[in-house]
This record gives sequence, C-alpha cells and structure tokens, in this order.
Amino acid sequence: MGARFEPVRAVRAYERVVEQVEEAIESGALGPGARLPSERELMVQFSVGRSTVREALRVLQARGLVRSRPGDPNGAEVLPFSPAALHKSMTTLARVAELSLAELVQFRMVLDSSAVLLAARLRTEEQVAEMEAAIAGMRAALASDHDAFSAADVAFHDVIVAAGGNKLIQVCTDVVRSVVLDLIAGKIADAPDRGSLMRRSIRHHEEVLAAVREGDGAAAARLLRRSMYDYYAVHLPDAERSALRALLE
Amino acid sequence: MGARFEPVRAVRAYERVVEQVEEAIESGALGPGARLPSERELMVQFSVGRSTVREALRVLQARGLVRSRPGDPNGAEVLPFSPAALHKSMTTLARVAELSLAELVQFRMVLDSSAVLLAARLRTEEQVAEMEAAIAGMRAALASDHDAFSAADVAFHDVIVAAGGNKLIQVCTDVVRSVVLDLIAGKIADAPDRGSLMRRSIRHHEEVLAAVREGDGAAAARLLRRSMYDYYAVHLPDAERSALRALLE
DNA sequence: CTACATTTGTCCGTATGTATT
DNA sequence: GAATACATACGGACAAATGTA
Repeated sequence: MGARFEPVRAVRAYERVVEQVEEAIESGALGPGARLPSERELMVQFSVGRSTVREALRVLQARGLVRSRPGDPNGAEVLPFSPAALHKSMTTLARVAELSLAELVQFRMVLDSSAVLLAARLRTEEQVAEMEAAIAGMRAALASDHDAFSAADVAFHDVIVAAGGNKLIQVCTDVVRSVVLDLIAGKIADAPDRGSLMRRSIRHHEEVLAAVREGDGAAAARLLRRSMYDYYAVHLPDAERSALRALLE
Repeated sequence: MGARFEPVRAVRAYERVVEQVEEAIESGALGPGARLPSERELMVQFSVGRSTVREALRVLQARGLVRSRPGDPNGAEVLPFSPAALHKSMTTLARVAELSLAELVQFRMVLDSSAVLLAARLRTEEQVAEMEAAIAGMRAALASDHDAFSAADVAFHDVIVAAGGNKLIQVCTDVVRSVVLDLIAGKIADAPDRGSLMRRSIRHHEEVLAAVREGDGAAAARLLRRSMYDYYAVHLPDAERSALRALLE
C-alpha cells in the first residue's frame, strides 16, 4: 500500500483557539465555574487578533461550554454540562427533517421502556419511594392545574430513567421529551375529556410502579409503552398511530 | 392567575442575526445549496457592524447550518442537514459526563434492537436483498482487511435501521455508532482471535436476517442484542458487562 | 452610595490571500 | 494572466456593563 496523503483543509485561526480551549475543558483541566482569561489576555496567549478570539468564544458559547457577560472582569465562565446544545440540534433536526410527532413519541417509547426494564433490576428502595411520591403528586394535581400534573408526570419518568443507570438514555429522554412537549404545547391542556385521561394515566403509572417493585422489567416496559401510547395517541393522526402500535405487541 | 413577567435577558445583536437566518433556513425559505448575501450585504440588511455579522455566521457554522469559504463571491452556502452538530455534542457529553463504553453500547443495543423490531414488520423485499448483500460483503472481507468487514457490518445495520422507518432512531444510531468506533478504534483490529469473532458475527447477522424475513420482530431484536453483546463484550471490563446482560433476558 | 478601572459588545478601517470571471 | 469581489484576520476606537475600592 502506498502512502496515503490526506487533503490539508485550511484550518482557521479561530478553530485552533476553539480546539485548545475545548480540549482544556473536556479533559477536565478547566472545570465548571473556572474562568477563562480576558479576551485581551487570550489574544496575547494565542497571538491572534481580538475578533479571532471573539469568534472562538462565540462558537464555544454556542456549544454550551462557556458563557461570557459584558463587563465581567473575571473573563468567560466555564459552564457545567448542559444538554442545551443537544436540545438545539435535535430541535433543528425535527424541523428540517420534518420529524413527525409519531417518530418522536416512538423514540420515547423505546428509550423509556428500556430504562424501566433496567430500573426494575437496579432501583433502590429510595427510588421506589420517589416514584410513589411522584404519583401522589399527580393525584394531588388532578383537580387543580395541568402544569402541576405534567410536572409530577415528568418527575416520575425522571426517577425511572435515573434508576435505569444509563446517563446517555437519561439525557436523550430529557431532550426528546422537551421537544415533544414544545410540539404539543397547548394541545394537552384543552384536550377533550382530559380529566379521564389524567385518571387513566395515573392508573397506568401505578401499574408500572407495581411491576418495577416486583422486579418484572418486561412487564413494566410493556405497560409503560402502552401508557405512553394512550397518552399521546389522541394527538396523532390515524396513519401515524399504527407505527406506534407496532411497539405494543 | 396574575400576569407572569419573564426576565428580559439582554439579547445580543449577533443573536438576533442568528435567529433570523436560522428561522429562514429551518422554515425552508432557504434550502440546501442556497446562498446567503455577502457579509457586507448582510451588515447593510441587518444594519449591524461587520464583526457582528461574522460572529453570527460562526455560530451558524458551528450548528452545521451554513459554510463560508474565503473568496467565494456567492456568499455563505446553506448546507443540507448533517448530524455533525449532534455528533459533536454527543462526543462532548461522552467526555465530560465520562460515559462508559458500556453505556454507549447499551444505548446502541436498545436503539438497534428496536429498529429491527420495526424493520421485521416494515421491510421491503428490496431491503432484504440489501441486507443479504451486506452479509455477503462481510463474508468476502473475512480474509482480507478489517476495514471492509466493518464497512459491510455498518451497511447491514444501516439498512435495518432505515427499514425501521424512524429517522430519529436512524440519526442517533449513526451518531452513537461513530462515537463507539472512535473509542475502540484500533482495539478491534488487533483483538485476539478476531477471525473467529468475525465468523461468529456473520452467523449472528444471518440469524437476525432470517428472523426479519419471517417477520418475527421479537426474535430478531433478541438476536441482535446478543450479537452486539458478543461483539463488544471483549472490550469491556467485567463490571460493565453485567449491565449489558440485563438486556439479554 | 459613588467613583473608578476593567471588560465586553459593537463598529470601523486596513491588509492579505483566495476564488470566480 | 488580470481584474474583481470576497472572506480572513488584524488593530483601534467608543459605549455600556460590571466588579471593587
């Protein structure tokens, strides 16, 4: 095999700055809360112009790694990880790829049900108590406002996913859930007969919890998929529902 | 309910430029291949300075929406959607959240097995033929180089996931797969006894394909999970393997 | 609470290398 | 090859914002 040369892409000055700072942050050399040098200091250290430094900081900010405020004498702040950048790219994907609501819900059914499958094995007693508390919160919010109900619902799923023990699943469900909620914002609050919908949702959650308590992961996963289908199906056109039913066996 | 005022975050000039261009692209007003006005033209239209325009373009470029080259008289080019930005955020997540290889593989097991579950129902005859071709490619690459084998393996999974019909699952498996491959690059090529590993992998793929052909999604999913476990387990410490076995029932 | 020094946000002018015509 | 228009990068300038004495 002859030597294979790769094309030398012209790498911009600001990209080299981004790479170095990124490496420092991702390697842990700069932890959350740490401060970068001021822009003028950075232009000396990297020996580039100020606009180059600024463009690099913009990119780092867009990736959610740092935040800079005007007038702050301490320089840009290194942020703790946030799924904001992931959320942004996924929202973009949803718009330009014209993801259907069904695809998003299907994705949630897959991830959440897998998480509960794992949670049924790994959950602690404390987590079970948290799940109970979340369901109690849903019941309490039945009469009052929908926001509280939704929050308790989210809390339940958060505990489940956390108990599953996979951080990647955790982040992805979080992101996709908020994308879904953005899409159907408003639709839920004035859904027809939402009282009975909420009561049925609570019953489903109780069944899932019971299965988790018994350690029956397969049953818990099946119940959770059905619960999610029931909850979102009313917002879907008939054609899209069938794709979801394929997951209900 | 009283009026709820939200804090007015100071929105930077470049952010408003980003928002407007982003909206134009995501709404489809500017499709892939379209050209943005030149930087000087943009500073007139938005009535902002040059650096403001440039910072906005850098952010848009970081999000994978546009690309600008020096000297191009046509201005920045609107790009077709690419998962590059998603890939970037997920790589960052993997590093700062210290995702284990096991978590990544577990994620793939979940998504790929769900995709094959759907594919068993939705696949066309043409897709079945493509899967066969991919397996043939794996067999052909057995003796020669490992790259060709890996490529054929990827092709098989790509057809499976495409046949599943969920674009979100498709993009996510694609992203996570490349993250995994980056992590274990080199490890595979010089794995002990990789010949028998490859032969076993081919046999597993054939079993999955048979199940897909028969429309037995549950069996196909189970086989695929086991196949993936077998393939990656050798690269995992014992402690991490058990979490994966939880998905093998 | 008021100054003060420093920093960021933004704008402008200029030089250089590059791609298209 | 030459001309033109462009992006890249530099450096200076000023206002607004911020932390501190």
